[in-house]
Amino acid sequence: MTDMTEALPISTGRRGGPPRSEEARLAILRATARLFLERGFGHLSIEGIAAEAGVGKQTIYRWWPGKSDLVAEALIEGFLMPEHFAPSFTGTLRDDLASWMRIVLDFVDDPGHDEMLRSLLAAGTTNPAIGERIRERLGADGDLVHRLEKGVTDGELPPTAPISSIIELLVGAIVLRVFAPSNRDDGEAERLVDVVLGTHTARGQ
Amino acid sequence: MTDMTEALPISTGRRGGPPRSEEARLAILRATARLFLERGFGHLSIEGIAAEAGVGKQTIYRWWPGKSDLVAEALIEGFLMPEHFAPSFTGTLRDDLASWMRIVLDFVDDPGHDEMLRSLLAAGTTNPAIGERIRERLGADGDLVHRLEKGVTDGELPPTAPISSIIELLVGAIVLRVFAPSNRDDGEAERLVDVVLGTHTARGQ
Amino acid sequence: MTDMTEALPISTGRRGGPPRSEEARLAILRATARLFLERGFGHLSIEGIAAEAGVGKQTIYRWWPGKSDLVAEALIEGFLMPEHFAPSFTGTLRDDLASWMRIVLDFVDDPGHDEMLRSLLAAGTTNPAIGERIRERLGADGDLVHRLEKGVTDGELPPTAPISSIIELLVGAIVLRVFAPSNRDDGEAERLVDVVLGTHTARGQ
Amino acid sequence: MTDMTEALPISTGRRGGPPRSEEARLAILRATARLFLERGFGHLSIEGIAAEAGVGKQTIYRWWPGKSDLVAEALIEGFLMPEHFAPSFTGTLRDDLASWMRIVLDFVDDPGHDEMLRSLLAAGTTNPAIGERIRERLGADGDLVHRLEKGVTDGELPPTAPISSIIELLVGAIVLRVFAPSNRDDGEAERLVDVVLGTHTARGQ
DNA sequence: GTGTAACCGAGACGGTACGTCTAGTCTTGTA
DNA sequence: TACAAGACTAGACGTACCGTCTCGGTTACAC
Repeated sequence: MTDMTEALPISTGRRGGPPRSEEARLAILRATARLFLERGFGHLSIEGIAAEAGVGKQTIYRWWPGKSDLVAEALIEGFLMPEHFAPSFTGTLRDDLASWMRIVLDFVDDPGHDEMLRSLLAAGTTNPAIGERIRERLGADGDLVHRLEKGVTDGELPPTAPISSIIELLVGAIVLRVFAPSNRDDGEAERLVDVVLGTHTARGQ
Repeated sequence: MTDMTEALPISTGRRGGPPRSEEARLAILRATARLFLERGFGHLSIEGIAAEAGVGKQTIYRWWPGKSDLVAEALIEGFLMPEHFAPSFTGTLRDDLASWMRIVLDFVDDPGHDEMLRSLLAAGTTNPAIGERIRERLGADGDLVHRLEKGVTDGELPPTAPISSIIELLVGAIVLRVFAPSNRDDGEAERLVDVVLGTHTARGQ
Repeated sequence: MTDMTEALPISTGRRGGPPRSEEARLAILRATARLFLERGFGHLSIEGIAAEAGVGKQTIYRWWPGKSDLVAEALIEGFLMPEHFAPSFTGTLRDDLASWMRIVLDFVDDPGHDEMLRSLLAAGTTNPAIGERIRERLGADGDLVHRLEKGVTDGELPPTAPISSIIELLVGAIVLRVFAPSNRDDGEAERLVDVVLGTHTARGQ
Repeated sequence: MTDMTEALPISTGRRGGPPRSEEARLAILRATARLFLERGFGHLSIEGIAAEAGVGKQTIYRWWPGKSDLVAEALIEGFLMPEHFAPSFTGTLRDDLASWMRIVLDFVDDPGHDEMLRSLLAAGTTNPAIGERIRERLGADGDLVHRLEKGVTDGELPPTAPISSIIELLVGAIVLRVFAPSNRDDGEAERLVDVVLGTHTARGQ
């Protein structure tokens, strides 16, 4: 049917028909973000997104399997929680980590973010990509690892320190705080960091 | 909350008519548990529960505000996750905590529990009572505190140790593991405990 | 489950729950009629009927299998084509039949009825009840038979006259006229009647 | 319709580009016929036809206004109901007509044809061309007229006989039979013919 | 030859409606 | 009054098609 002798565009996605509309894609993600922030994941509906975006429902179903995938992509594209938290490399390990933790906890404890974060968690129970994206936004996958590794080379942490476990504990404490809000006093960020670094005994707590 | 004085003939909380049917209540909770475990929180419906329990929908709406409350009560009554995890008091703090953590992590990592736990998390994002109940089941509210306090009196932990923060970190790591499964190698339980106790440097990790 | 020893309310339709709402039923049929007349059978939608009637879609699907059944019932209830055509018994058979036919043909040929009648035919291809109802409205099932039988007793028709075939031919000609409009000159009604009565040769056509 | 004057350089029907693909046209009509016979007019879809024919939807919309037109053309091309019924000219008018009617009624009463004929009727309520085509297939436009005219010249019918009305009645009875199936006994064909020819009294009915 | 115009298959688009499912409320009859 | 049953309005679900538009590619005629 088609000429086999020429260059053969190896594995081109083109299969006939017009290309996917980027305009529609962005309108959908924007609508998703807007409604998610406004009403939460539980009251998010494909129907509502389609209407808000001025798009047919099929255009959504054509490209996304379900609403949690929409949320995941909106998150990736930065329509949801554009913040990115990274520890600084300017002070001691303990101080850099503590100030990072303080910023994250301030964000998480902000009542204005509560609904959104709980909704994100709800969406995440369905879609692993959302969990990954949240970790990434918290800096847990890159910057945090780097900072801790620098702590090792700087001699602030023993070479045997289980870096990923430390991160797991810190991120876990953050997520738990969204899931089941606990004590919110001012020193909590430092306290958590001190526990995982073993520096609390040295301090006058 | 209702009627503390008994036997008051006039204007009591008792308002005439038959008392609440315990039979119906239990049938509803049992049906909730069965459908929750079978299909997950996302596919749980009041309609389905009523049908499964052989009960009118109104009987459910009369006593519970929403489905997450049903799940919370089913959890409390032990129809869901009857397990209760408590650390032992028989060895060193580090060992008691590590074996507790190992048992919890084994439970959490069991693929057969994954759906249920994620569903529980999803339900928890809506209803704080569920989060509290999960903490309680993990022993985080009582036994764990006691074990750590004993660690202080035993001199295994300094008096200044921030017990609640330590628990926050451990429980957080557990919840995070449900939310976003990470590395599942065998030493993780010990490693996490060692980090929060500051005992990891002493060990040959 | 239920006590089999007592009176047993033999086959009572009542199975608990409120009785069917007559109000909703009539609102639905009225809406069906209105939209049918306005837009025709092809553009009739359950969704539109529900909206027009101020009713949930499920209430329609609960009681009617499809839209042609709605149309059939609207027809039965007289919301559609309330006219009823019956031949008179006052003149000769030929004259009574001819004037009946003239009235029917005038109705059928009225451009204002064309859409409705074609739509009725379309609905009838799906649902036999509609065809029956149309025959009934044309008087084909009762009055016409009676008039022809009177023709036999009056000696205007031989006792062997195949009455039902005569009616079949007349009704067929009417239906065909809706389906595929043909010549509409003034004498057609008489001509058709004369043919089936064998009276045309006697006339100066 | 196209190009009346030849050789006109400007504003000819030909406007450049390849001629219409006969292959595509036939594939479409064949697919239309297949799906029409398989699923009926109500479940016929342009989308389905395009897929079945291996053709783009636009190729259909380019040449046909709607699906009833596709059905009409499929009917014309003989993909649907290829039968053609014509009365013979070999016996008396009454016998030729009766045997024609018997054949037509056998065809119409065949349960295997019922769905198709009702679908054809449904399509016909939308598109007059279909009605015309059905008449033509029944022989109602040509052969039947000729046979009746021969009956006049043979003296079997008076010169005043309203031939088109007779045909109207016969065809009407046939169509009515599809629309609302009635008695199907064996003598019906003869009886109908006898009524319109006025020959029934002469017979021992 | 090289445009230009219309053809073709493919399929994305904004929509409408489908028939199903569930939410939460209301209305029966029975105990 | 609680209960089982179930009808009610409301509206989201995911699917099927509608008719239009847009690709990339392919003919045919006109220059």
